[in-house]
Amino acid sequence: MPVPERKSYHHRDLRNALISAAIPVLKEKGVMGLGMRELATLTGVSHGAPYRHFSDKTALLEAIAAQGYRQVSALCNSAREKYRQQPLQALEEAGIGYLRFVVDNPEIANLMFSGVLSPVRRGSELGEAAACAERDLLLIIELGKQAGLYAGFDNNDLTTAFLSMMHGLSMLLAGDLLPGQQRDERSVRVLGRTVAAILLNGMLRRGAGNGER
Amino acid sequence: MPVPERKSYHHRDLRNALISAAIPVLKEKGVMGLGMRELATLTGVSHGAPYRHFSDKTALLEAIAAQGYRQVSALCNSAREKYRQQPLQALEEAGIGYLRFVVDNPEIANLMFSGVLSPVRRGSELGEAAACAERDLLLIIELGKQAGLYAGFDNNDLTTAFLSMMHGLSMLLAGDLLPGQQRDERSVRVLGRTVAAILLNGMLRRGAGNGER
DNA sequence: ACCTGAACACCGTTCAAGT
DNA sequence: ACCTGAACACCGTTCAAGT
Repeated sequence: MPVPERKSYHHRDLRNALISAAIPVLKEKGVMGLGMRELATLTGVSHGAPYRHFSDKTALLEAIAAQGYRQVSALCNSAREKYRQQPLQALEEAGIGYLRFVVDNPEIANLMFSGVLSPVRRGSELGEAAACAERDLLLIIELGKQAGLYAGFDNNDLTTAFLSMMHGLSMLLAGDLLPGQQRDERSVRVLGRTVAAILLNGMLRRGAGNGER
Repeated sequence: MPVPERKSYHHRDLRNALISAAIPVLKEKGVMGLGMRELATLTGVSHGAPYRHFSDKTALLEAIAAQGYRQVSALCNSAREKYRQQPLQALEEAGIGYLRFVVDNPEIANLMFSGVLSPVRRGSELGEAAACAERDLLLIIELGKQAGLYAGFDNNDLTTAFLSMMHGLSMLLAGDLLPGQQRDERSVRVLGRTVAAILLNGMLRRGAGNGER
């Protein structure tokens, strides 16, 4: 009923308005609960209007996911520039930033990573944004690599390990799948640091008999 | 058109038939592409029939997710019994099994972990199955704990670290987000082992100056 | 160039009626 | 007890027509 801000004339900056309107709906009702028509009325246009800006409901979701990837890019780059001479700090800053982004925006993270959106097509806005975020993430790990920080594992594997750990922790936290784990800012930061320290130092007691190099 | 196996009489073991029919559709068209009516015709009943067995589309999805959790439970328990005296092997077996399950069934994993299904209500079939899988997973880590295998970190944190790493790697692999990474059985197993070894031994060069305990 | 509103095909879900 | 089929409200999407 309370159609918000109904500017009486015919056009505006829809597209962005649609994306902005979609995000809270996404958080409240999830992907399956979000409707194109609802979004149209929320932004005060008719139900046909969104299709001038998004060819598809999927296209809208992709635009939201792309925006998420760009946030991850930004957070990586700011961490890298802030701690250009301290690769370990940069890694921590980016890792915690990633963690917080996912925990604070579980539905968007879900859109980005869950495969609801078809295999990321090269060249699309989504594909570009995802590739870019990936690259910016890797740049941070390169920093430590160049500083000769890491052990004698393959560099790609080290990257995969770090990424897997942070991504996994983020998703588990976001989905509330770690029972009894708080999710306020401080708890998340502490847990992130702790788990990262385990990865950096190793889980095994020194001298335990395992045959890995 | 080719309505399969239309047994002419009025009832059968729907519910299981519906779940079985849903899984391939899920793999082909994703959650958003799966329809109740389609499932009904695929199993040869009218579109109203499924609602005698599932109150909701969500209920159907929950049943599928619950089945996934039970598979994870089973795989954990079999690993634990197979390597009761070798906690490290048990951990590896379960980890790789988890990895393979997620990579082979990305849509089901998605249902289980993505939060599309509302916060797991205690007492529901889904809630039971999820809690059970969680418990069975933890039992394996307990094995190593009791063998005094691990370093001086908090045990809960070690568990979280291992879980996060395996979950993250699984989801990244399943979503094809590790560029240039093969996903055949052998590659997945090798990558899983490698990454687990990094977690067990630590990422950092020994003696790198970091202040963690 | 962008938006409206009617129209279409198709959902999920319900429910009286059948067997 | 389980299934059918009509019915309802509501989707996503299209498109001629308006401004």
